[in-house]
Amino acid sequence: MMTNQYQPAPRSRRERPAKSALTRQGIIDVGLAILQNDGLNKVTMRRIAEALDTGPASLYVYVRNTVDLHAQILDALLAAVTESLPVDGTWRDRVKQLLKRYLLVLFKYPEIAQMTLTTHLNGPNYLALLEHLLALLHEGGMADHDAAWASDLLLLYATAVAAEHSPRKSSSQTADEDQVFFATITTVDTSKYPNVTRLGDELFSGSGTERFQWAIDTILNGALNPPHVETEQKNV
Amino acid sequence: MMTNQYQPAPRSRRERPAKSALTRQGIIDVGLAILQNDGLNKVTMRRIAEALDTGPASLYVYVRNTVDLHAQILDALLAAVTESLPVDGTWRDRVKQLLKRYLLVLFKYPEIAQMTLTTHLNGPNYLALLEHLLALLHEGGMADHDAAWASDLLLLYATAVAAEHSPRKSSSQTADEDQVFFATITTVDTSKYPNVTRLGDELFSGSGTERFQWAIDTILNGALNPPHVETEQKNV
DNA sequence: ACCTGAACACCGTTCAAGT
DNA sequence: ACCTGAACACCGTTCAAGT
Repeated sequence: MMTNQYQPAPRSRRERPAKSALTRQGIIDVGLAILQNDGLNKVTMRRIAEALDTGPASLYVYVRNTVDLHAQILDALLAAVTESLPVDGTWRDRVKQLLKRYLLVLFKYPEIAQMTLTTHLNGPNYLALLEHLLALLHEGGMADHDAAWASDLLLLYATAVAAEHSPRKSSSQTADEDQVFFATITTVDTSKYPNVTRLGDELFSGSGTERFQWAIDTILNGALNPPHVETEQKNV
Repeated sequence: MMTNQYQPAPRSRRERPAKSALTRQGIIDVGLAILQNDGLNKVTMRRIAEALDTGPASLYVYVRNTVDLHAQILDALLAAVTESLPVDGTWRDRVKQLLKRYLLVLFKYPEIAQMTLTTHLNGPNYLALLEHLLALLHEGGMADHDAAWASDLLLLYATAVAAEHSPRKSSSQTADEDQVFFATITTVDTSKYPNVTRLGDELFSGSGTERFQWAIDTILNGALNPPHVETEQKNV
């Protein structure tokens, strides 16, 4: 989407809007463009090499393998998460906003969310996100130990939600699957699965946003509640 | 590698212990065997067809596509989760045991965990797991609405933990990545990321089991705490 | 209905050879 | 050091033709 080396005399624009050079940044730029147009599984060595007017072998100077390629692209995407965050509202609201921001980026490129779970993020953008989150939990009075683990849980949850909503390969029946599951749940053997039957409607209640907020509140409240050790199960 | 038409006189057993027929079940059996030996990304149409002494095109009678193939294999794996569950202990302990069981299956075939996030499970084994979990939450006195949403959150969390620990492609540096992240965290710009620096050690404290239990307790306590609506942020 | 061979349109990665 | 052509060893899926 953008040139790195120089602008090639703006005489007659090519159809291809921007040209990328055979550099690490150029490879990532081309990869991002392909990701937006054709999805992650088209972000291949061969496709990128073709866009760069070379053979796939040439990319291996800048990229270890396909996994590494995708990881570098993900890191570039994460830059948008912590840009110009709002500073007003309660800490709790800002936690939700921060995580919603993160979620939105992953939703925009849903196939990337899956990768996020298995690729360990350690780029500056991920660190900035973590920093903001920890600061907010601290502001909310959460103990350090709990805040550290809660931040992990919250980010893992948000990532999982995004991954869950990502299409497994191409497009097709994402909504269909939900309906199939709902149909299964409501048709299920009542005597065999009494609780599933009884809670059938509740399992599907609420909007995505409502459930997201519920989950965050639940985690925050749990982590703010000091006696969350196993000693208080006596109320059963 | 083996014949489909007839058994060649049971004189001397072949090395390959069992033979699979060209049926839905035979395909899944072969798929499971390949999964255990060579990992998920070797569970390909071509490999299965080869093991079944036919061409890849023949599989498309029983399997819609590769995604469907993998989903059916996953469903078969999930059978082990709800077999002969223990019935003693507090409801809280049994929740943990149940989820640990689920986690163990996903850990055993880690590449499958990723799939679990994006493929909607609706097989009988997943329903049985859900049923057990809902019954335990009910036993623990959790309100129906909260129990429904909490079960979702708990299962999503467990799945995400498993997916997180799955190698992204082949094997190699899973532990390395953690060390790289730890190195990054502890080397990070203190003034830019004060909270990350301050909590650096806490972010990596505890064993996997401890963190798993902490997370479950946190979620359970949060969901058992009725006033988890946004109205109680006033304590800031 | 089920099965197949053959083809189409792709992949990642390596390597010897060039510059 | 970087770049390349060519090759190796694979993929998923479709389709016309067979049984």
